[in-house]
Amino acid sequence: MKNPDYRNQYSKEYEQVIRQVPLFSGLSPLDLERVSRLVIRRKFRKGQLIISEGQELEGFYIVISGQVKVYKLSSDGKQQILHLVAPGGTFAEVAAFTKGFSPANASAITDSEVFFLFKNDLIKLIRDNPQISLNMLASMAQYLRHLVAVIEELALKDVPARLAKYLMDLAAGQGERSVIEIKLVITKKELAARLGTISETLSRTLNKLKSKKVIKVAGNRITILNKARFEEIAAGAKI
Amino acid sequence: MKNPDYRNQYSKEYEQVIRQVPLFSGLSPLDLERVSRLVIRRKFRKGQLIISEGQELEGFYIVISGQVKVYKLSSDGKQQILHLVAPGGTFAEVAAFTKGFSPANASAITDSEVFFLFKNDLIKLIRDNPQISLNMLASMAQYLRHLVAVIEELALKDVPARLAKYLMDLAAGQGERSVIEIKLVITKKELAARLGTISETLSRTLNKLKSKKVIKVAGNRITILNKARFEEIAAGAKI
DNA sequence: TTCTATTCTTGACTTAAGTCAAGGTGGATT
DNA sequence: AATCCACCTTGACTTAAGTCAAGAATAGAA
Repeated sequence: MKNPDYRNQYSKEYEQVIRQVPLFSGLSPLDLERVSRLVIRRKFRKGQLIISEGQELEGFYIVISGQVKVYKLSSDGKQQILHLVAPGGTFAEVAAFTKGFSPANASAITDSEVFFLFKNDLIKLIRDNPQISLNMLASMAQYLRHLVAVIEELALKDVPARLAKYLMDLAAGQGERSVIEIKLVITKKELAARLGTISETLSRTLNKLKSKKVIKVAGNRITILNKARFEEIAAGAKI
Repeated sequence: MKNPDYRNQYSKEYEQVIRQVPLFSGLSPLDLERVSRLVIRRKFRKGQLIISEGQELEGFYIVISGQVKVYKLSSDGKQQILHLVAPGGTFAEVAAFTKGFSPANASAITDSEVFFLFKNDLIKLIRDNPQISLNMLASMAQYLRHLVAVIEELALKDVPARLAKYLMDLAAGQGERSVIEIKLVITKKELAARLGTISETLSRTLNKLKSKKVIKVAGNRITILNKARFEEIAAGAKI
């Protein structure tokens, strides 16, 4: 991996991918090439651990394909997912800018491909190119917003509201129809962990919504039948 | 406030203050002066609202004196404090790097003095001086760590553990003694809101710890009598 | 296809924490 | 010193969500 020739061999292909990553948007072709020569490609199989909490990190990751979860574990094994990272997204940025250890675990939910960028290389990039630092700041600010939303959900909303909000966010990409079908790309157990609950409670909540004809559930496909009502529930209305 | 002469009048004094702010550490005297000419001083009285959720912001704040809380409110009025900002700390950084609205409220817990920096000025500073962007990234990464810790507490710890962890963090500045006295600078109602609970539950929890001789409570002064036990509780042990 | 192993669901029960209501305490203000 | 008001505490009760255990459904592997 440390052989520069090996990296160069792939740089053209990498450049095409890196061009798509929001973090590197607005960069000149020259800078894109520079970045693409610095990243290292790594592959992880479904379920494989990428980062474990407390580990010291030398850089951060960009997801190229697949799906990665960033999560905490409690002393008795309960899992809280902080972030589901899709292609184009980054994780472990925190490690790149503060000394110290990773605050969370990360693992591949599906077979995944990631790019790794060393923090020293990133810092050099930033020193030479303020645009990258502004992108990075915007990306971190976006992630901050996300974490604030997670805190709001955990502290101020009940499970039905969290579920409804999560599904509404997923549905947001699908336009303005009133009946919306959503396909979960994670297991219900993982969805429960993302919502700060357990699978039994999620199951019961889905059931309650189903019996009120607000949604329809068939395996991993959930159909929102009554969007208006669903929005009320996301905002805190009782089922 | 927009009269440059007015700003200049204070710049020497401001410079002394800004030198102390971690965000601006490592800057040259020239840059420190430049920053000090850009900030605007604002004062807020105890309880006064500084930012309200949804508001559009033109920049971010640095606390100079006093104490500021950043918090969310639920539809039925419950409050969750995200961040207590002490002098030298910043808030609303998110607004400086993403378009859109403030994700939370901020208000002064005590009479407070803050500096305000316009985002356009900050972006100019960053373009000219990568050190500021690295400081800013480090500051945001630090805040991310904090929010991750808050999520961990809310999702994976019970109220006694959250309380113990909070107090241990406060005590961290006080060296290695086994009996530590802590003076709360916020009300117990606010402490409850920070811990994601309500004052009744906090009251009962303090009582339980008191009756087990782990702590002593006298008004806003809490004494940790059994640090070892307290650490176990913070890590999840039952009281 | 059959077998196996997760994942998911359901029921009965427990529990931590919230709600509601009443009373106590202490600091600020006149 | 008396009054006020917000803060805090305590008790009785409710409730949302977790635990435990058993069975059903589903997806992967052989």
